[in-house]
Amino acid sequence: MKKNPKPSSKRNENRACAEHHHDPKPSIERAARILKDAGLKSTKPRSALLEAMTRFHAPFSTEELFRAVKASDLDLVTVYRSLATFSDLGIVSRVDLGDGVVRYELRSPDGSHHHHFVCQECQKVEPLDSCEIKAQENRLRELGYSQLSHRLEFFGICPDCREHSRADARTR
Amino acid sequence: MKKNPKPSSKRNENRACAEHHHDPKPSIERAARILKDAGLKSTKPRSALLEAMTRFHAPFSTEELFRAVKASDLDLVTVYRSLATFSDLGIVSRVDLGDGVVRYELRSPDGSHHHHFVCQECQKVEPLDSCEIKAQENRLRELGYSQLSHRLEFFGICPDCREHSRADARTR
DNA sequence: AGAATATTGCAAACTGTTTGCAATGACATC
DNA sequence: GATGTCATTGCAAACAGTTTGCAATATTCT
Repeated sequence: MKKNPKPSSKRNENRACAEHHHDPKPSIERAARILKDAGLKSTKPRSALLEAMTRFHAPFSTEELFRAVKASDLDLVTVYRSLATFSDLGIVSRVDLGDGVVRYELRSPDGSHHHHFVCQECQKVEPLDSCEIKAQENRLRELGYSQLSHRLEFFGICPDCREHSRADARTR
Repeated sequence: MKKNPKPSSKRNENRACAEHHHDPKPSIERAARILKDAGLKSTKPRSALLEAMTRFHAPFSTEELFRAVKASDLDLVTVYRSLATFSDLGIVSRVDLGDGVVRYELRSPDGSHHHHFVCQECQKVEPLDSCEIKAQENRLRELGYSQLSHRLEFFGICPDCREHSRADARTR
């Protein structure tokens, strides 16, 4: 799988969505409770991973998370296993951006659900609020389909990149 | 990556979408023209692959396509390379169902675009007509986002499976 | 038919992910 | 606070899917 330019986290100020720079603590506490309730242990590696995850403001890959906790010196295998566990417990959810890379995202305590906009130039990923797909789901429901869920991602060029390429064109 | 039950092609009669049991020929002819226009060659392996693709009525994986042409005795590598070429030329498009398996689908000559419903019980995949996401896209466009596209898949339990599980419950 | 070049097959490399197993660490109980 | 139990970790190795290098082959054009 090809490596793309750069995940660029600068300027991740979500123009397409209301801000949610959530406080790390609730997420971590929630996770701890969930682990405990499931009879699982709260270990140093897991805490380090949870802490690191709160520092991401966009979906991250296993590899990225691994690099983010490198100081704590865990094995990559542990990251894989922890993410699998967290995912099963609903602490994180898988985000599929269609480039073949598996990414995750810390789920917000209220269980709300959102989609993303991915800039195909700078690779920035922004959360979007709401999804007006209910109509489509309702239609399927009327046809007898049940337990519906969906997965949606938008792609395109973000306003920043559009502006930059204009500037480039002028000075070229 | 775990293997799921069975791709089940039986009963793929698209209740959620108008039928389109397209005639194979136009697709193959279109592909031949596109290849030629791109200065590429029309070879026996490519023809075999194109022919095999028309027999699928749901997105297929590289592996599945490989098995479907096994008689023609091509190398799996050729299937990978051909699909990459076809995808670049717009002869097929990648379909992402979120289970980590890369799938493709022969694009219809009119370039129309659709999404899918995936039954999480029998794994059946059905095309859906239309997508009412234009509103969301328009909103992004007003915010300065451009060259928008999206990717959407629905998941759930199809009417058949729902019916079967009811029957199961009664006789159990 | 012949030249130019795209395409194929085969083997081997790679990447991302998973598994087996022994050593370690967390938590509850005494 | 020591002890027993069981989840968790690290390491090495296996694996699956996909990609690459290269020589042999096939296609297309003249």
